[in-house]
Amino acid sequence: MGELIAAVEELVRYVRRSATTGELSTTASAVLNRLGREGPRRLTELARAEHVSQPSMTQLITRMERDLLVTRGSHRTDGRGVLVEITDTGRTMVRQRHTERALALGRLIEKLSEPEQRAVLIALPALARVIHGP
Amino acid sequence: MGELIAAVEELVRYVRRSATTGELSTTASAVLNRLGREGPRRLTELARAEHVSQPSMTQLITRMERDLLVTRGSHRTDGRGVLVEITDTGRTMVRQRHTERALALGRLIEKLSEPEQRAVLIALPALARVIHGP
DNA sequence: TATTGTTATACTCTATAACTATA
DNA sequence: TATAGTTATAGAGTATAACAATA
Repeated sequence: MGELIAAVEELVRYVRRSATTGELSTTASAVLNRLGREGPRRLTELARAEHVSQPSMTQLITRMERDLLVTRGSHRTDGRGVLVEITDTGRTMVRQRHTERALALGRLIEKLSEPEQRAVLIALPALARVIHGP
Repeated sequence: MGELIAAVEELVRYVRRSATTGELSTTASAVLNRLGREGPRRLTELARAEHVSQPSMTQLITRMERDLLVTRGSHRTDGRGVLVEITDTGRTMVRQRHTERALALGRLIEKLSEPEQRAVLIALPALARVIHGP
């Protein structure tokens, strides 16, 4: 088990270093992916979904707006609300980072033996499933 | 490949949340593990090994010293040098965090089918090997 | 009164530049 | 002159508490 933990940590560090475009933080990256995938979202929704406080999300969105990755719009029916939307610049960055990660993981996988590659294709999706799943 | 990337990201986020004792940062945790494994090390060595700047390591060690996790000692032969050493408190924290991660990963793995478990035991060490590898 | 979002403040973690002390 | 380490300063990212505006 000790060896497995070490392996996971290696993998974590490797992945964290592989997507460098835009130098987005983990949370910023997750927010941008979410906005690209699900469309405009309220600030509070984003804070809850990414497990950060509302003020933290306010500040993150302020920085991301300054960097032209997202825009703040007003909510149609709730005067208190803010709708955060991804920009074209943001979409481009999401695509670039996705490509970078895919390349990095691809380079890793092609160094493995055939049986190891098959094991990876089974192991990683299975782990993701049980992390998410009930 | 898209699914694999998503899987790795799930795993990364899961692991990052699993070891909570002491609320150590990634770098602090890596430094503490290293000092426990390899014995006292110079500040510059630690900075290089963890890919952070020397001033960042100075500040991290200052905070860790304040929290009684490490001590600063002087180098025997080099008057400029500092030797950082883990304390008993630090060792205890390393053990606790290791146990937490092992439990978290164990809980995950026991939800997998037998073939999936075998795949994980092959895939993760293989990935770690090629990340490190030549 | 409850919710949404912002502002104020503080701490961690990171960096670069400038400095001190020793080799 | 080069290396080891610290200090000064700044910015990202996080939190809690206090606040304003709207529901």
